[in-house]
Amino acid sequence: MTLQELRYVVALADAGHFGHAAEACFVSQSTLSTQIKKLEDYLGVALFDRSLKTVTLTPAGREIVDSARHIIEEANRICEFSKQTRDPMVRSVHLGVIPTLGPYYLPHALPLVHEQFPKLRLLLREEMTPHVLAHLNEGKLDAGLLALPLPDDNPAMETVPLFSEPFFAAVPADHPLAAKQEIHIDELVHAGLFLLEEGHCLRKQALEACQLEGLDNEEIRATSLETLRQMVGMGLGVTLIPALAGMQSHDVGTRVALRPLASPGASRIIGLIWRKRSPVAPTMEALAKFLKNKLPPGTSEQN
Amino acid sequence: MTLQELRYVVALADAGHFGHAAEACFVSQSTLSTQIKKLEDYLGVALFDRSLKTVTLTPAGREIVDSARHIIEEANRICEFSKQTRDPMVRSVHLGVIPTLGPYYLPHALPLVHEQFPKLRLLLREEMTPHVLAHLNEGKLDAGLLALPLPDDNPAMETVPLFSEPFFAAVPADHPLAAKQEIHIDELVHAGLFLLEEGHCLRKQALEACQLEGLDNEEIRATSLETLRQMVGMGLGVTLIPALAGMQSHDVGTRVALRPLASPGASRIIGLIWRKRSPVAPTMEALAKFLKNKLPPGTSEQN
DNA sequence: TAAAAATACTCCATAGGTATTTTAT
DNA sequence: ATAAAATACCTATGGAGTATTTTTA
Repeated sequence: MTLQELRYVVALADAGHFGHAAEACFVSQSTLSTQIKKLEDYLGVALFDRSLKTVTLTPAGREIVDSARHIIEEANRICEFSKQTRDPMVRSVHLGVIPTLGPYYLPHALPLVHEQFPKLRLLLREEMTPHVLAHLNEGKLDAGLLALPLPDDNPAMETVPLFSEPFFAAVPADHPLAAKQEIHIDELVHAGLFLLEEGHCLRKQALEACQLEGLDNEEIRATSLETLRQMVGMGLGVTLIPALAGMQSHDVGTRVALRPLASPGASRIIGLIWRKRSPVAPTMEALAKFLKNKLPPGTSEQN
Repeated sequence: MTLQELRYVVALADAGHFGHAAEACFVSQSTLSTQIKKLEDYLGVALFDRSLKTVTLTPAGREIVDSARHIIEEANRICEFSKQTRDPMVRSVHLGVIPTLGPYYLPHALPLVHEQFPKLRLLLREEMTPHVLAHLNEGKLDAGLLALPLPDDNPAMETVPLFSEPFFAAVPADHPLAAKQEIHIDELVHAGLFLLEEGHCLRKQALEACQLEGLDNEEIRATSLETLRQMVGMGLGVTLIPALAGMQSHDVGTRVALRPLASPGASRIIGLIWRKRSPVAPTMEALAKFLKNKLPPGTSEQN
């Protein structure tokens, strides 16, 4: 039994005439005749009564045409649905975002994305890098927005850098360092540098970016960038803050001063990641390309 | 899009594994792979996510597999229904029967038919020959049970004789003719032969069977065999009655005597008729064959 | 005679097979 | 190294065509 055969049967039931039905199906009369007969033979049931002036359905044929109509209707629904889904930018994407980036980058990025791809539903989830990677592997996430490079280079994953985000020194507003135009790493270390707790990739990135291997003050750590900033404001020490998070603190508090670092290239790379052969791949490629062209202020492009 | 492709998609959705799904469909893994891919290309939508350990449905795939399941279910219903309908003796047949035969033959035939073909539903309709033929042509009847030969020899119709039904003379019990073993036609005519009214084929058949061309007493006619018999019983004249109708009168009334006719072959042929290429043809052929082997008493076979 | 459906015959697209390569574990 | 899926290539079935015959009105 074929979908096509069923279409022919329905057409013939509607037309009551082999020639007209064939025309409606854009095939020759002979093709229609043959296919109808084939289906009748296959089913072992006469569907049409050809002995009357006009070709008529048998009682059995009536039943079967009813079913055939449902089938064809449902098949058309599949085609219709597919046509709507065909655009890679019309779909949902479960996106994991690291906490040191999401609150600062997404307010910039999401409106632009929504304007460009209105049918793209980004279902966001704020998670630290290892969880993003694990959930990606499990299929609980479709893609991740995080800092590169990643610890283990998974060949099944596609990673695309979006931009480079420099680190800034964050010092108390009344601290002597706040008077300088730019600050050296060792000045920060002397002033009591502390960072986020383990687990946040930001910690490692900051250390690497400044070519440090570790810190003395292992006791003082914060659990979020906001806490970190609060602690600096209270004069507990100094820290490194990524540019995007820093931008926002201008408005919020004046008790913390942000200064560029003297050391060049003290920055982290922000990128997208997804499973190479995942169905979201086309979506993510387009999204990455778009985002690379919409750098948030304070960042620079990265290939 | 093919039914087979949809079956493969459903199988793969269930198995989550190309090899296992292929096995379940009794095809090679390569065939399944190719066909799935073909459907995905046709729809322009990825149905499966092959980037995870176990092959998983995409959101779009889930929707489409749902529809595919319905389609396959309905297709199976068609096959199932056909399997039940395949037997030509499992169906309804609209059968037209002439009034001078139905009440006398069917009580004999129907129980036998029902015993042999329990699933055969004979939907009976008592009509005179011209109406049976007209309704056959219009498709309102599937077949007819009537007397042969027919006035116009329609080549689209198949007619099969079942048996030959002799005519009997019916005379009042106290009539002189009742004393004879068998009666000659001319004796009957002299005694005042009258018949059924026009419209009933029986009239013409009786005249032909007795090689008569007409009757004098055009005023006296009956509208049914029962009336006819009543009229004979009242001494209004004599008549011809077909054997099967006569058999029953033995029990009913004793005021009418039945006697065989001297003229040989004074009989009518009872047969079945249906449209040659109608779907009931196989049913009717089998039915005719069966009935020819179950002659009612008082009749003889006829080829 | 004309029109409709069935049939005969041909062609080529493709479902399905085997063998192999690529990819992931 | 193993297993799974994709790919390459081949074959044969059968869908669709044209031309013709059969059948019915």
